[in-house]
Amino acid sequence: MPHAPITSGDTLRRRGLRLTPQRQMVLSIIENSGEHLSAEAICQRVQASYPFVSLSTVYRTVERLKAVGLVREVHLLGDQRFYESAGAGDHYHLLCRGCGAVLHVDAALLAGLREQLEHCYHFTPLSLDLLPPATVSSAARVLRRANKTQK
Amino acid sequence: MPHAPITSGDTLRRRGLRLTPQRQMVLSIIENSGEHLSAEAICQRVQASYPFVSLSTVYRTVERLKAVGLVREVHLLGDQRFYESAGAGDHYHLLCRGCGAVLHVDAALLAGLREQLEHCYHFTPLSLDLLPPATVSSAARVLRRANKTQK
DNA sequence: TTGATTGCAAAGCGTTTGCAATGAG
DNA sequence: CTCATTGCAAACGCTTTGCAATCAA
Repeated sequence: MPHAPITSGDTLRRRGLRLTPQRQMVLSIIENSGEHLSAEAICQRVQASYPFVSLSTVYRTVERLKAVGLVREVHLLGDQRFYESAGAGDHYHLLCRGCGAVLHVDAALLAGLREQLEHCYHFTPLSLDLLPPATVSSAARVLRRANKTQK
Repeated sequence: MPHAPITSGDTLRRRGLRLTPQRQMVLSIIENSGEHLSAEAICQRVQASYPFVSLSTVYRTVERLKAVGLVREVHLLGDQRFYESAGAGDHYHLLCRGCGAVLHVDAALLAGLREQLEHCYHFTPLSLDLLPPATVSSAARVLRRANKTQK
């Protein structure tokens, strides 16, 4: 057990999850990365200090962490899923489809819109598509390949 | 050539695309369905009146139709891609993650938000994530299975 | 001890692609 | 005739799953 995970064991145990090193490491990586990580990325980062993790475990783990509210799943560009700490506070993602950059916007800015939607449509938005997605999937493919080759 | 496609051949020819029955049918199906269709769904509907279409042709065709601006790709629930006519006018999608229902909202309602984002962040939004996606992927899986079994 | 968790390898799903055959121009 | 387009089957990338081994409690 090389690095001691930063997240306290209680955080996991308190939510009814057994305390395995894999779980602690996965959670720790997600919580200490300010960014959005793919399952692959999580797996690699965990393995860097604790090699005994498989990709399937990462998938199963993020699923459980999502279920207990410690982690959020984010759909950014394309079909791949990304994960971030649920403790990061309410914010929205501004994603540049050209270069893949992600900005965070405070929730306050969109409070007005939420009210309008709720008022006019009785609808509480979770996610909404704001314009014709032009070349999303091709951009995503380009990005994916770029990520592949650069490592 | 069973059913005459509603879309005029010129629409395609004018954009530099060869006029094949497959293409006409795919476009016709998309334009005459008010809803969002998956590649699978498009393929099935086309085959209902014109059996000589393969799924790969549907994928290649929607890609081209997107490229020439006749069709939009929409990311709704989960990882599957859906397609709608680009002639449907500017609108946004309100998606119920519980039941999969989709509402259309006129673009005007969100004009203010776009201005704000552009002003505060120099950002022109195409798509944005409005809240922790809770159980998106599991809901998507449920829906996908429901679609499978119902046919 | 016992059931939750893991790793592996295989399967699954939607999408893409190589290639030879077809058909629009 | 010529090159775009097609169908098929295989490949792909990400995610899920079955199963036996392991390990937290």
